Amino acid sequence: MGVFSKTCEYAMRAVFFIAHKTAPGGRVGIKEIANGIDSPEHFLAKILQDLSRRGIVRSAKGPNGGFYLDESALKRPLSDIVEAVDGKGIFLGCGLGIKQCSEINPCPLHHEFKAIRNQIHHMMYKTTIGEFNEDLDLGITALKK
Amino acid sequence: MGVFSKTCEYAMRAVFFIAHKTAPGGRVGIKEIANGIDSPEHFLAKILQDLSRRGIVRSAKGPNGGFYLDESALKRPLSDIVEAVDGKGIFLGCGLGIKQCSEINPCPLHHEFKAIRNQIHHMMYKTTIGEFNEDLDLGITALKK
DNA sequence: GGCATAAAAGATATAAAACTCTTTTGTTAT
DNA sequence: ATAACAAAAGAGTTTTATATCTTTTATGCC
Repeated sequence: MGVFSKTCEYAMRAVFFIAHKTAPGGRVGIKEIANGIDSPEHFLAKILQDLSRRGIVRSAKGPNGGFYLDESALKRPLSDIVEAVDGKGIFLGCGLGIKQCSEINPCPLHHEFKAIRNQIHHMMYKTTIGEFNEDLDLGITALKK
Repeated sequence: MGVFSKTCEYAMRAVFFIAHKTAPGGRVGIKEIANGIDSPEHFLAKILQDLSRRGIVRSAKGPNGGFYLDESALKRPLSDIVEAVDGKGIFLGCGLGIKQCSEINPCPLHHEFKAIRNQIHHMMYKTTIGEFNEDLDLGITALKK
């Protein structure tokens, strides 16, 4: 398994995809998203329902409905998605899984891990949801094979 | 969930504990290890069986038996444990979970993630199993609450 | 209003990870 | 040899993550 849960990976890819597809306005349906990021449709639906409840994506039912983002969402940091799905654990937890690990009661890897956690957090925090649209447009980056 | 699986967290803590407890020689039993790192005994037994098969720890049955390390194990990098338990995925996989993500077909986070993966790998590779014995002795670091 | 569309919600299924219990095998000491 | 010890191995169970299917609700269009 990777750094994030599968759910979180799908979530990030889906939000990137929505940002990309609806950049000019409009909405994009669950089928197109699932296909565009190569994820199971119904499972992704659940994930997006959750992100919608948490205000990270927006949705509209009915004809011409689908998912989209509001202006401010494009400027949000990626860490908002990670925290919504996987929680803050990845940015805060002990590398050895010790609950009471802290500055005053550190595990052997505490300081080394802190540096890594901080780097992950910093990277996810400085990166915004909308900043990859251009590269995706140009085909420089991809969200599936 | 953290960066590593629970299995891997227990494995690392257990190996640290064995290194620490058997530093002067001798062996340490599964009950004492499980207690010392606050992990479920039978589950840890399975993990150590596996580490033993892979040559990371050694074991002896019967009276005065238990787990121990050979000399060379103390100089091994921590990454050996991680790879044995969780595989190399954590050091190599795509942050967004895209199978075909690579230098020539990168995901949006590819380059940022590469830096992080490399840092994790570097940290785990430069760190040896035996290097924390002194701090554990002095009570500066801990393997459970 | 009635119909088509599309997400939300609910219920269920499958797989993997985490954990437990019991039996077997090998070792040591008497 | 046999009794006690301790890990190895085998066979579960429970929990969590992942995935699927069905029904309901909201919306737009005619």
